[in-house]
Amino acid sequence: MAQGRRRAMPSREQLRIWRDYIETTELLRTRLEGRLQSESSLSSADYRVLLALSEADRTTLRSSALAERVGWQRSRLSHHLARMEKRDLIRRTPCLDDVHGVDVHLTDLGAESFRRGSVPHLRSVHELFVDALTPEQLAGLDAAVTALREHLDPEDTGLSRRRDTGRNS
Amino acid sequence: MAQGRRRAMPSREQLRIWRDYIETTELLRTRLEGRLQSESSLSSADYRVLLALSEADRTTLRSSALAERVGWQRSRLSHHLARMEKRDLIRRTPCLDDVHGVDVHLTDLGAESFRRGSVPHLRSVHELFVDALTPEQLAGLDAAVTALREHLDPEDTGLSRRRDTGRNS
DNA sequence: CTCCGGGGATTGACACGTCAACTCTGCACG
DNA sequence: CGTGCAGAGTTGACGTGTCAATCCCCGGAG
Repeated sequence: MAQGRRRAMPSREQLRIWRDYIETTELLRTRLEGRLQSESSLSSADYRVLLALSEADRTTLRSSALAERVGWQRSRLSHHLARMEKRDLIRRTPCLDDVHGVDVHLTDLGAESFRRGSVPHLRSVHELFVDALTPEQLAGLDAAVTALREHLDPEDTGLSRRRDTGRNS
Repeated sequence: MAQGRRRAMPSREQLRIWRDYIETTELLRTRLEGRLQSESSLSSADYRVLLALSEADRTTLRSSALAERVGWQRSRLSHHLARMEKRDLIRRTPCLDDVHGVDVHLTDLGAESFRRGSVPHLRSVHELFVDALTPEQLAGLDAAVTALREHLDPEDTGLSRRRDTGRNS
């Protein structure tokens, strides 16, 4: 590209795409969130936690392991678990084999909520996201997102970016 | 698409793209936000408000007009304006020609903050977004986002999405 | 004149995240 | 022995957003 050393500004058109991108993504996110909420009274944060616990051995994880999986700050997890515990979706118990450390268990209510929410949620992803795009558009999006991610990663200090190992949304 | 009438679930690959898309976008958003914050002590919400006011006649807008422009719920705007007023970025005065209604003015500090934040912010958009993508990737992203937006719009009840006064879609 | 409805804006309760400070306990080192 | 630091979690203060209730003042019936 012919940009000199001077740090460049986005063109009008680039800015338009940027805004559309951000706003549309935001809208999509809140739509999904709303559906999940009304179908199962779960936020997407709740969902992530319940998903991780559902897949865990004996539906229990060490708090730190859970933080790993969902890619959150410990503090955020702690706050969120406190709220979820109040709603009886999970329970925390001191961890036996490690004096520090807390075991987070899925409760029956938590398991049930997750079960009820899961399928509709995945269907919503299909309806609102997959259905909207042709295969070419999906591939194009993937390519762009991958490029963005790679551009971002070197500078990566902050957020999630989990070493992906499998599963669900 | 060859999906039958049954409501479909996303495939593993589609889900992977979905997750990457959402997470990367989120990461990008917080990166930008962080830069804006450190460069000018403004959140992107602040920025939007200040931008709208900067462009307004006499750097003043009726609260309702402002809500229109930034696409927020009145309640959200009210809360945010209260916080911004506390920081002396804007000021609210009762509106003369309409007994209901409040005029929101840009203060000198607000104008100054916006001026200081604006150029670096646009540069950040260029660096973190535009620079990451080839022209083809940018076009691909635009196409996908446009498709998503169009898919979403019919169902539009909730958020922003400007009611484009003339034409539809 | 009084009562009512409705638009504009504010408020309060609450959920969520972030940052920084703090607790608690085990272990290494002098 | 201490002293103290490091790891696991928690807590508090605060900014932000949502929803629902409320306030305020208008203008039009009765």
